[in-house]
Amino acid sequence: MPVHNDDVAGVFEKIADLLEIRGENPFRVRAYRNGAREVRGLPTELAGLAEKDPDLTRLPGIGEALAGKIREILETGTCQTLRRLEKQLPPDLTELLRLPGLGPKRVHALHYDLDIHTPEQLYRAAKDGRLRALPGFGPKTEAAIVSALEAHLSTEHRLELATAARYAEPLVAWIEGTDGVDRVVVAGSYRRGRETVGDLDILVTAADADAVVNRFVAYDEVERVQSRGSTRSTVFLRSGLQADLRVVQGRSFGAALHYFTGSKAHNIAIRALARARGLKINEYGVFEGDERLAGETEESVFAAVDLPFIAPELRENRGEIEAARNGLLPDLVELSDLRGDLHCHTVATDGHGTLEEMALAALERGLEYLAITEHSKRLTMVHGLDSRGLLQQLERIDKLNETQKGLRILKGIEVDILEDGGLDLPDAVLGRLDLVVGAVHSKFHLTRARQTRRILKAMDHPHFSILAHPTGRLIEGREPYDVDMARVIRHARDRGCFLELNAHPERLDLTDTHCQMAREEGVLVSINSDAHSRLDFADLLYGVSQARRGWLEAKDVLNTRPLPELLQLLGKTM
DNA sequence: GCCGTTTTCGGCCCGACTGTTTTCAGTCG
Repeated sequence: MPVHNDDVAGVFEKIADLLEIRGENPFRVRAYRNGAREVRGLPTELAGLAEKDPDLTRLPGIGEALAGKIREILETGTCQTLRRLEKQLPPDLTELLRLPGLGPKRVHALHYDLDIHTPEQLYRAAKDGRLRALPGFGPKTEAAIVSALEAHLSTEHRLELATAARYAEPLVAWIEGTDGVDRVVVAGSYRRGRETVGDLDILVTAADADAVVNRFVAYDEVERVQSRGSTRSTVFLRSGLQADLRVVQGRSFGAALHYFTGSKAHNIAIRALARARGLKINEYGVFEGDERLAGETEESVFAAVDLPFIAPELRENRGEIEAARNGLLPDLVELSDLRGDLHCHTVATDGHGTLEEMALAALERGLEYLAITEHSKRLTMVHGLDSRGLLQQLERIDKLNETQKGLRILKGIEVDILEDGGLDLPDAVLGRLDLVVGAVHSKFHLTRARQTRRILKAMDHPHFSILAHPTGRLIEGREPYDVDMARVIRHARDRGCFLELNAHPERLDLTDTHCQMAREEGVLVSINSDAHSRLDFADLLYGVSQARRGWLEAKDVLNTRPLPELLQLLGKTM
């Protein structure tokens, strides 16, 4: 059983939880959490990394002790430290930490004073009124625990970024309707463009904070007010989504925006830099003693620690601070850099727009080229095209290209990659296309070796251009198939073909770390909408967000190229 | 447990809100 980075991170997180409940040194706890985060964010599997470069202490946040444990976990799947802790404390105790209002201290008390270590035991104790006997527990805490357990609030739920946007935008508009409001910004992981969002962090500048808080809690969709102070408030919307509001004065906007955008790890690193300079950063500004030095803009906060502005998508403490210090920050790709879209469908298969409608929608978005890439015949349920159907469509495209000005329709296909790595249409037909997008739509559960071999073989095909949604994952829906992405990316480099970053909010496949790997190998990424209707081109925005999180510049993206250069890269000519 | 523009030892981000307290610990972001 291969050990993946997530497994290693999971062990570290468990150790951190158990140490925390035991009341151990909080900085030791943090060290394990930092280690877990570092490992989870690595672009390559530790197993391979450990072979190539045995000195794992080169990784930030990994010292001798954690490096040793990583090796132990890679070999055995667990480590002695965790086993020892699990002998001293019931391992399921950590589940209680997920409940709102329960932190390490209270879980410690529950375990040692009442011998409670499962949610079920906790529920019974709360119902029996035994909790309020503990110091620090009162009737409100007891009631909160009962309702949390009854509402199953313990299961963390994150929304896709695009879904979160549908809740955030009307709420922002509502807050903007308060008298005297200046700025309203959604910060947090939403602003960092993460693929999923756990809650909405809304930052407001206004002279009268009370008025903003009052209006916030009065929002139509607020189901429950969790907390409400003079400058901040937390509510739960009917959808279950948590929204946090924070109101500051205009002169603190930049400092507050930086603070509420996070990530937590990035903030801690920035504040440590400030400390080293004898400064203090909080959400109100940058201070030297009582003197306020900066804070009105984010730029001023970064400048206080001698750094240029760092884009929100990069703020994960994954090397962006060092890159900023050395003048090596990427000039991130923007939506307006995209000149075309190389993956979309029409009514000919499972799309909802005609060829003409999709072309018009692309033109209206300012695109210069659009590839029509229908499914191939193996996907019978969506009426995938056979050779004849495809050739008929090519004629229609030729005709449209004669009349349509300002947009070139490219002839493509989203051809199925068969189990043996072959493609689902004959060479003779594929050779007549401008590009061939290959995709896996079946046999997701092959072994890693077979799945990897299948995809590499497909890429060897002379007409292969782009690998669509390379891992097949659906966010919150389907795990990626087991494939060696490092090899796939290197193979794309060797074969001169490309990887798709599918912009559908449910896919966003490539991940940010895979984008970074592609960039490092010099493999161009194509940000494609996979549009099935004219409205879906709007998803390109989410693809660009993901690309930015993966440090991609316009030059790293295939479809930022002008048409002649694109055709050249695809091995075609005008 | 990690790390070095304060250091191989002694630090490690910072503040708001709640609930249970009579001045503050715990949790959260």
